[in-house]
Amino acid sequence: MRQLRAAPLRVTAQRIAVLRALQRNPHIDITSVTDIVRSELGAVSIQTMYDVLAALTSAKLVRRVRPPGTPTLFELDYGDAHQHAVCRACGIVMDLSAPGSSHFSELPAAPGFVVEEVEVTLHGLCQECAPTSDAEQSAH
Amino acid sequence: MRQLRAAPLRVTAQRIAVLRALQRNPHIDITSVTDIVRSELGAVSIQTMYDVLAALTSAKLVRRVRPPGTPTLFELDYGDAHQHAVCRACGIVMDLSAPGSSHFSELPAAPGFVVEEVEVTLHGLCQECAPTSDAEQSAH
DNA sequence: CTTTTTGCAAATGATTTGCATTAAC
DNA sequence: GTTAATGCAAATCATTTGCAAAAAG
Repeated sequence: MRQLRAAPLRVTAQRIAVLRALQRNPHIDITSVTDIVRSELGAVSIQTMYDVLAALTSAKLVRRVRPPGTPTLFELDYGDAHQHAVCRACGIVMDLSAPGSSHFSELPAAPGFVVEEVEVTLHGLCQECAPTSDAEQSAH
Repeated sequence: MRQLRAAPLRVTAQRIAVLRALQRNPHIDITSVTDIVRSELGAVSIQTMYDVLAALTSAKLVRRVRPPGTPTLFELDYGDAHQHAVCRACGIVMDLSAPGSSHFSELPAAPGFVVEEVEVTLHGLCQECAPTSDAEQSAH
């Protein structure tokens, strides 16, 4: 896995499995990662999942997301701006296509603050949970 | 306390003390809230602090902030947009004056997503921790 | 006096630490 | 072979739950 070699991190089955799990599941918590990895590799310890995710996070291959009220979620870090929509009803986290991270470079930071990353999170209701969406009137 | 009556929540010494603590400390975790309240009121249980903060959060008087790597922080909710700058070195959280929350209403949410709140967080280094700021060259 | 809030104990869940074993390089 | 990663146990920290006692309205 070139991403691991480039980090540089040792290439292990666990790390590959974690990256694959995150490729297929955009935003999952550590329990889900562990379940998926176990279904692929057999027994792995939860501590190893913490370790793997910490290593991948330090290497900027993975990013932590912490919406209120849920455990930490993990996602692949493609180097783009963090832009998420979080549903307050079902907790689902969706990525936004990020056309205008340039919008935010104009943001007035505190004096002297060096901005490295901008994170934008929309809170609200997803299509499934929004009561007034008439496209959903029947489905719910 | 009018804010509590308007909520409507019962006015208790603990709730007043928590609100006062948050007035004076823009972003603190529950341990710090507890310490401050105890210095004012004497013994209060940590569970009461959880309960008080949950009640105030539901009543929209207080808001939770969860920067990565730290326990949940609390701040007074003035009804304005969430805009924070978080220092990755020292963890300090600063409020940004929010002139352009209008910028974000144009953001493309996922289809059908009903946006209720927009949260913008800048990650980077604060003035104290930024190495290259020449205003800081001597102070550090 | 009725209902809400607090205090406490205990359970649960998330995360970290330390060290021996194993695997990658 | 060396060094880094994993597995495991135990500790720690954050948070929730349930119920009895106390306080607010």
